[in-house]
Amino acid sequence: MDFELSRFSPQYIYDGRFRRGSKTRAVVLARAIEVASTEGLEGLTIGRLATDLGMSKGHLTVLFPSKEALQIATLDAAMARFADEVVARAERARSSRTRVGGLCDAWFRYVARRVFPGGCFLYATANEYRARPGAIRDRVREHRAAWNRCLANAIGDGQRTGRIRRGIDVADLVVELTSYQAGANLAALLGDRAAFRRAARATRVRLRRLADAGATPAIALRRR
Amino acid sequence: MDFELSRFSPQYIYDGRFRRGSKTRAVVLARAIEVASTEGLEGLTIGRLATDLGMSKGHLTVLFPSKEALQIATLDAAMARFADEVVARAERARSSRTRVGGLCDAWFRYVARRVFPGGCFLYATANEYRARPGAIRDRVREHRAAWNRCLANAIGDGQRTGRIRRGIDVADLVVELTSYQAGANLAALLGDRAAFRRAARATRVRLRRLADAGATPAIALRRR
DNA sequence: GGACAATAAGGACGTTCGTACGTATTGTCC
DNA sequence: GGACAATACGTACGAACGTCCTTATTGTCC
Repeated sequence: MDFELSRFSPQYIYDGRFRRGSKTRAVVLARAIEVASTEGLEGLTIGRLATDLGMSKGHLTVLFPSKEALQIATLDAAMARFADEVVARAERARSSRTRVGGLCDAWFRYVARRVFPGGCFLYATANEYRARPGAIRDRVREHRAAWNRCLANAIGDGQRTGRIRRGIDVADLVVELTSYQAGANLAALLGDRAAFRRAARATRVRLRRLADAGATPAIALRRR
Repeated sequence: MDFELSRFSPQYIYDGRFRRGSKTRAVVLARAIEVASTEGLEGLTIGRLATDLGMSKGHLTVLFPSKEALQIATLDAAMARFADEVVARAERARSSRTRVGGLCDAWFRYVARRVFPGGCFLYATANEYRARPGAIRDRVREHRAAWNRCLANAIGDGQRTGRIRRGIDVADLVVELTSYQAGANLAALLGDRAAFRRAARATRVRLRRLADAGATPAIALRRR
């Protein structure tokens, strides 16, 4: 899969260090994702998590040595889910004419489906830690960079196969697409469905125009 | 000024109710904005605010009856500042050929200047409360709606004066512009200056295209 | 089967949270 | 100038925070 950070999933980080695989950690993280999605990684508390799961608070500090470790593990687990629900799905579906279009489609569906109750986990945490230096912010930036690279690679593929015009600036396009996502995520969660649909449409229009004007897509060649 | 919510500033809300005008409240809110900009309105605590300002904690609870009241007052104060630093400045500068262009220019400068250390206060709080129902979220939505309307009105003006093509969907354009802002805000705060510049450029390109293709701008008429 | 480490629970720690209460002091209006 | 309300401080409260410690129990490897 073209989303490198998924191998940094908590299963990799933690379970590689211990002999006995931990389903408990997975259970904890599943709940942690649920909470952090709406309350933020900072709103995630060990005490609440313990009572929610009927666990002792002390045990949680053993599973995750510090709160920051828990937060990063939660972020990683959520992004592993992201890789499944967006990148892998787009790869399977192949609904769109271009790979980047499929990725964007999958992203909008992932938000509409409310895979996470608080919308896109990446945009949520990116906003939460945008101005708070530290390990979590660094990690968020890595995930963000991975998603940007994922889109850029897909665009590059389209250019190689001739479905996307070669002249365009890939980085510009990535910024535009991720901006529509940032706007759409906010709109969806604030209950502005119209704005969400408009952002999704703007994405499709933007990508279609790239193909029509100057590119030599397979479908156009066939029609001649 | 074309930004209706500025009259809901804390001066209006609080000082209208009391005989003695409170400069102390203004001092408190100035610091509260500073803190909440990076830590979030939820990260704002009365205890920290009191020690920062050399005040008693008890007194703060008199100035603002509850924490939520303090949070909303802080949001309103920040948005009053937003009205000054973006809307009013754009009105004075008249740098761009269209009013909406001036507003967007002013917005990008406002983020680049770091009027608030945590970037645009509106996008920050909108993201923070996107999934937390309550009075604060309702307030955020009002401010967001005001900003959207402000942009929409400016676009409408451009259409009336012939500087912006009449055929375009105003709501679509507003979504695109605010999306670029959401993306740019995130990029700027995460240290991705290139992405910030690209979003600013995308905004200008988008607006220029609207004028060139089909509109009959004054400058074009003069050249004939 | 003995050694060892992960799993699990529970309690105590010092701190900070938001709120409430009591008591002065200050400023303004009649 | 007396009444009243806003201003200001200090203390105390219960709850929740993250962390640390001790104590069993369970599972796995040599």
